[in-house]
Amino acid sequence: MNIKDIAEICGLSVATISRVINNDPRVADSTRKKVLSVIEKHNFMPNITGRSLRTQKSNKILVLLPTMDNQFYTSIIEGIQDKAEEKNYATLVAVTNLDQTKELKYLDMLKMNHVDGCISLFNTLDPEKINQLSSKFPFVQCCEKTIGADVSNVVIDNETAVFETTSEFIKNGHKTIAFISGDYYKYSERSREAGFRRAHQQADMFLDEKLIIKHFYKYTDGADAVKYLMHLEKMPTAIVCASDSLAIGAISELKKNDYKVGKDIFVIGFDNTSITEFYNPSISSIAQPRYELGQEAFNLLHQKLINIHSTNKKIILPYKIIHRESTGY
Amino acid sequence: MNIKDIAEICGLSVATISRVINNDPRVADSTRKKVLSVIEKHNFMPNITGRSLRTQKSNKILVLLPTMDNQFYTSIIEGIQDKAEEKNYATLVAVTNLDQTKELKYLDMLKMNHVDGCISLFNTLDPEKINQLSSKFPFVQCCEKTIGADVSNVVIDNETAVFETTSEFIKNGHKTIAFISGDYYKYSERSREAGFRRAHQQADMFLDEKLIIKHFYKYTDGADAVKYLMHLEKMPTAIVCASDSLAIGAISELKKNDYKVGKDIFVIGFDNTSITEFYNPSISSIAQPRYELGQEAFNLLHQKLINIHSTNKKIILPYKIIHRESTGY
DNA sequence: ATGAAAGCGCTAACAT
DNA sequence: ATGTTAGCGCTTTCAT
Repeated sequence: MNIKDIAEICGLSVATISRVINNDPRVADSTRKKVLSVIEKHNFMPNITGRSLRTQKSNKILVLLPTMDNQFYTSIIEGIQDKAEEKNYATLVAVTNLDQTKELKYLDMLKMNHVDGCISLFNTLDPEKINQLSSKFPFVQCCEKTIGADVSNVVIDNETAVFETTSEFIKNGHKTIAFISGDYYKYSERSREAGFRRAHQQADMFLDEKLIIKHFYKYTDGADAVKYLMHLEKMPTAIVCASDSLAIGAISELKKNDYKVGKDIFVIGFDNTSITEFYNPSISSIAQPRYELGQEAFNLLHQKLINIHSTNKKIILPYKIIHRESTGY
Repeated sequence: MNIKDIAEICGLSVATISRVINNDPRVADSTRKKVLSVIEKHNFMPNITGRSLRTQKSNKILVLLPTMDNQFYTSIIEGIQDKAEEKNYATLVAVTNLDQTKELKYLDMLKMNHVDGCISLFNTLDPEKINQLSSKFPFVQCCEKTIGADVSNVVIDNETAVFETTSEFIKNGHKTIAFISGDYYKYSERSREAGFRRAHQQADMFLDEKLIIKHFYKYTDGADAVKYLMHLEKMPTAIVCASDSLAIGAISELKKNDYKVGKDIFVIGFDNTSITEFYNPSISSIAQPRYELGQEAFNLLHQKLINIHSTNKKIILPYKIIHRESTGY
């Protein structure tokens, strides 16, 4: 059942049917009614592939997601999807699992016009590739940006977030503070580490490099980091974690070793995922405005969708430090 | 830059270029080499929309995901994706957020041949619609199936899993056992509840209906359930939860009220997500073979991809009850 | 207001 | 081994 069949049934040309489908006003009301009833009766749906081939548009966007294994992304994607829906775009998610081959394969969908645009929540492409891609195709970055690339993006000020958090700890008398992070999402990790270092510099406080531990974001990585820290000469009294999962792993291990988290030692996570309130102790965390990040990302993309040559915008949204039991509240 | 341009540059017909692209052996080696070098040089990529329109195939499959807000789905999708990749299919994920309008919109992609097949991790369509859809398009269900529909699917034996778990509790002397569940994923929830009831029947144990609490799967739902249970005349000594999130919410609330979980009261979750090992106490859980569920789902889909009229298969994979501190281990 | 026809980029049947 | 050509389903320009 295609547009031609409908045309035959109606005794009209395909052009007229197409006009009806696309709400073209140049169709007689009576004709429109008849066509619509036939379409209805036969459950006809225009073939989107044919349409895409002709219009060079798909009305779909692609979200490049590094991993499903993180609650953090949930509301970002909701934000994207809600805004996209407003503009009549369907949102498709591709999970890359930090595998560049997969990234490239999915980005081909963009290059081949199978989707009209792409929002990357993380990718491993180098700046030149990113610049090249985004100059030709609507492409924006959200939360993670490529350092050195000139692309529309929306992030929070990761550096200042950790600077402020660490400075707070220092002000409250902590002399030995650890920083646990992954070693993959270059932009956010480096910014956060930089904030951690700057807080020490500004306070004229010596920073032992052993206190900076970088692996990955599994619970075990947080636990392993604590095991390592416990072997140091001076056990830290505060730990800044680059994710809530690391904080959970760390706290879990600390409790096993009878540390009183929130008393003997303070721990803060990152992203303020919902588990933080239900862990024991409840976990302090640096919150990102996830839903808004998603919304803004789509807004940026939409500008590129309308005009690929529109200027690249960089948006910074506010973060929020939320204290709970794990930092003594 | 399209196939025609390449043909012109090479001084060949588009047919020959197409043959090279598709590894058709009927091309002279020298010609193939020349064409490949030109393709390489110009970074040519065949337009997949044109190809799809012609072949009526997209080499893409769609995964219908009810929510991103659940670690449970992570490895299922990995399983799907890995198997799909083997067969040269790209995997796209669509998040429906339990919204039927969205489900239908994404399923249109299937009907319009924009994807070749679909694996549903949950949907709200009624049996007739599902039967109709799956008779025409490759469509299988994974983890959640539609009761009354005849579609290929792969699940675990939810009924027996909870029956066995509950029976264990009863055997160990528990007289008052609660069951906390959501009230949305009809198939799994009803099966689990049925298993809970059957365990009572088989043990000739009275079951107070107040002990069955059904809301949703947020942490708060687990906490709320416990608040309610604490008001009952007889506080249960064991709680079977239909998800790990409910177990976490429940345990969190129990601890707030000074219950010793794993001693005063036993709690078991469902799905064995990774947090269970890092919560305090560690949480017992009923494990589903998530990665294998995903793999089998794709296998089932692939049979339909090859032959839409192949018989519908129903696969049941084994579950595993894993005891940790929350049930006294 | 409606129709005819071209063409989006590709593949495949048929021809040479 | 290579080319010619039709056509996948649709939109849109140009005619009527």
